[in-house]
Amino acid sequence: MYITKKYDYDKKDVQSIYDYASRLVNHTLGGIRNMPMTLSDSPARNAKGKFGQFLEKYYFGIDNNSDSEPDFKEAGLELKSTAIKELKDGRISAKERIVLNIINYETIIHERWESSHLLSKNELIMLIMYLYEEDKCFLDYIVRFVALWKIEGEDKEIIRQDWEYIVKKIRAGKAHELSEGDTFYLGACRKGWKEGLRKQPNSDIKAPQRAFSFKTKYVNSIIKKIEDSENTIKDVSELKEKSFESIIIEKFAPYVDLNVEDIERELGSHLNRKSKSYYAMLARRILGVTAKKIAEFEKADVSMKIIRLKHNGMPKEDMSFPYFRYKEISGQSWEDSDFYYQLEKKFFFVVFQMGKDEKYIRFKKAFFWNMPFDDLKESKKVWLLTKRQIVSGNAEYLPKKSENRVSHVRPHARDSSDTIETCDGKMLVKKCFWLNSGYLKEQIERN
DNA sequence: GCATGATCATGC
DNA sequence: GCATGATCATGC
Repeated sequence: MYITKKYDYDKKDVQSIYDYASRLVNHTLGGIRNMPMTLSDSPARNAKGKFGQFLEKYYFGIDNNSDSEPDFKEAGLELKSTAIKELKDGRISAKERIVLNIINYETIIHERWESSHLLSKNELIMLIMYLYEEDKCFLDYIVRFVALWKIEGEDKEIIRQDWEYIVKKIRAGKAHELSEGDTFYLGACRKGWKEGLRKQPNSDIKAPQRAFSFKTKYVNSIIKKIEDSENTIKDVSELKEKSFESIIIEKFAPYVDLNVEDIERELGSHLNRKSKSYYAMLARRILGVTAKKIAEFEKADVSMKIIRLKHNGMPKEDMSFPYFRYKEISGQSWEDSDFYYQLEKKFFFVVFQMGKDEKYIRFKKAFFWNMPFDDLKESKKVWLLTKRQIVSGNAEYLPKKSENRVSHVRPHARDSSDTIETCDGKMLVKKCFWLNSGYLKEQIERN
């Protein structure tokens, strides 16, 4: 999918800049439509900082500068792009430190922390983190995170102390003795090699040029926090007064009866409508989650399910579960079966209503749901029948939708050749249990 | 390469 | 229009 560069954002407004930047997530610079590329900009080599320059100039339409003011000065926002890499175990880590402004030895000794250059330029940063891959052109790096980062709280205190330490050393005429090991989060890293040495106050010894930076380990902690915030439901802080359930439900309340376009507009999101996971993504966005999983639901073992109702109120589809293994079921009892475990869980149903024109879809309601005891007993019947058929070598003939009010069995495979062995050694297409659409309809109407 | 959630296709 | 079989899309 392409995204389009239109500069349709307000340079004075942090939220607007952030929304515009967010469109980059999961995209590459090369994949942006309307990106002008003149010969001189064409990426013959991956010169350092090329990604950042290109991003600023062509995506945001701001000139490269080395001002002491933030890139978006009216918004007080500094733009920083930085490389991250994927480790072998799948975790993400910073490729290198994030370099902030150059330290001017002559003037910094007169600064105070509160009004320092460092803070006024970098207090609020918009981080664009792209996945670095060796041998790839920078135009093909995939943007993984776009996040606002503010120097605040405990971090700010540690950074202040680091800053004071560095400045104290410079005041003492020891700029040439600065070392990254001196400090914790904020480092004074070497910057430039050929630029040579700079004069420093209170000493005749020349010192290598240095810049403030967020040290690599600190960048890693930033990444960790961004990852946590992406899969965590926003503002669950009122938990003391309200139940978890009601907080979640309230998140959805403003969107009742809104069609999905309007919901997206209000959320400021641009999801791919064609994706099969569109509605699940939309539901997560409503909760303020951009990651694939919702941390709170994972912990509480809640299973979120999307249901789309046809115009007549009938779910468009039955609800599937993971496929089962014939041989495994034959040796299990209902109580230790996967199906029982799945049905015992708490569900979170997010229901959308299709209009007569099926393109018109609005959010109807969301609710937590447990399968009622009597229906669990029905499911047990289906499961027992399934087991009996499998054990007796009739795995082809499992309970059909018409045979039970609650659930049935039917194929769930990649295609008809995606098979698995039955008890009598035959290969049969993978199947799973399904909840009947008619049963789901009842449950939705009841809640 | 496969599991999983979700959806499509077709015949009655 | 539904039941049933078949398949897609995504992420790990």
